[in-house]
Amino acid sequence: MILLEYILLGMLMEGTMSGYDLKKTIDSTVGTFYKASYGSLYPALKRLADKGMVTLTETDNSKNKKLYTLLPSGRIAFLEWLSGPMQSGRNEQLIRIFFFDYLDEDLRQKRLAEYLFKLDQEIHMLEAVQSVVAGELADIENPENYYYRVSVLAYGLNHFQMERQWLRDIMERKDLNHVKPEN
Amino acid sequence: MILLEYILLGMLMEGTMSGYDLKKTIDSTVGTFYKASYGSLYPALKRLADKGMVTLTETDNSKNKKLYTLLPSGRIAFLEWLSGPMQSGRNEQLIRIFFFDYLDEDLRQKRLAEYLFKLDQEIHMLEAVQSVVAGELADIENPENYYYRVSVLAYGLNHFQMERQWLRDIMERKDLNHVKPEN
DNA sequence: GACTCCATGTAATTTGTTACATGATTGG
DNA sequence: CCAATCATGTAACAAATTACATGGAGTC
Repeated sequence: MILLEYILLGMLMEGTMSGYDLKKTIDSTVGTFYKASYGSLYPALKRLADKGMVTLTETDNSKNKKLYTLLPSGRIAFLEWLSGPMQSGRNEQLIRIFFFDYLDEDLRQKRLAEYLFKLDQEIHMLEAVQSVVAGELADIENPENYYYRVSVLAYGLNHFQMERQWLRDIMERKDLNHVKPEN
Repeated sequence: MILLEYILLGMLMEGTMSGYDLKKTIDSTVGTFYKASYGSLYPALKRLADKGMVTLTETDNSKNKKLYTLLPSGRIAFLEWLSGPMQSGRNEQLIRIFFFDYLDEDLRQKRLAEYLFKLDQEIHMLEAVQSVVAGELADIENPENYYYRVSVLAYGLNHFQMERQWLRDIMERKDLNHVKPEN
């Protein structure tokens, strides 16, 4: 089971969809972190069907459109993946959080706390690196020749700090609607 | 020529290194955005050697250590890649900026401005999506059941805004050393 | 009639990961 | 002497991208 398969199962939790619609849904939700091409999506759907996790219904309205529906086995596999500990790649965590509305509050808070812990570790590591680099730069004659190298370190730190703040906000279930629909 | 090959050439701009040291250097600099495993690194170095972009020198100090040195052809290929327009994957941009100390100021500002433009576009798109979603949420009975889905949208926006601020800072060549080595 | 969107899929090629295999050197 | 780090590489496997191939439906 690869990540895409879990994403497909998760999207099908909302209801029956075609492969085409699944791609559009993925693009418009987690598209910023995850790209799904048809070349990977259709084979993944086929694998899920082979495993008995989804059924496909051929619609007879003159197109060869196929609708995919989640089966109990697929639902179980999805929820098991969703409940698992924070461990895998960065993007996978984000995608899992996207589906956290399906997870109960206890486990949710536990997983988010684990993530926060990991983030703190990474921030401390990067701060240590930055500290070392700052020391090295002080010793050389032309530190301005390393401006962009150093800036990329700063980028990493900014990124993790942003992520940390965001995590803290959602752990408190803060209101995210600072956005007013333009009038 | 794949991304890793350009990264290797770029790292060799600083001087001769072994494959092992190249991996360590990559991990400790652009490691946050790019992972290089030996299974991809050594074959990449071999390809670069076959293309005549690097030479390998066997050191005879009783190890089978090999040192790689950048050749003029490799330097040209690297600088050409570095000069190219902003187009490819997100991470590739960041890695290029890491090497921007090797680019002249005119081209540098041009590329950074292109990147900023692209970022603004993405921010506008995400804001539009968020606006649509906010409207949809207002119409449904239980909007709190979509909290995490919405939070991931907010994450994307936060990310791009952070990136935008960072870009503006380095375009002005602001001082990035807000960091004091701990005392 | 042309263009865009809907809709599905395959195949070649490229690419990367993982595990394996080997062995020297250094520091405690 | 034992563990960690240095050091290089291959092979099997898994995976994704890209291009290709096809065709219906709606709309300007």
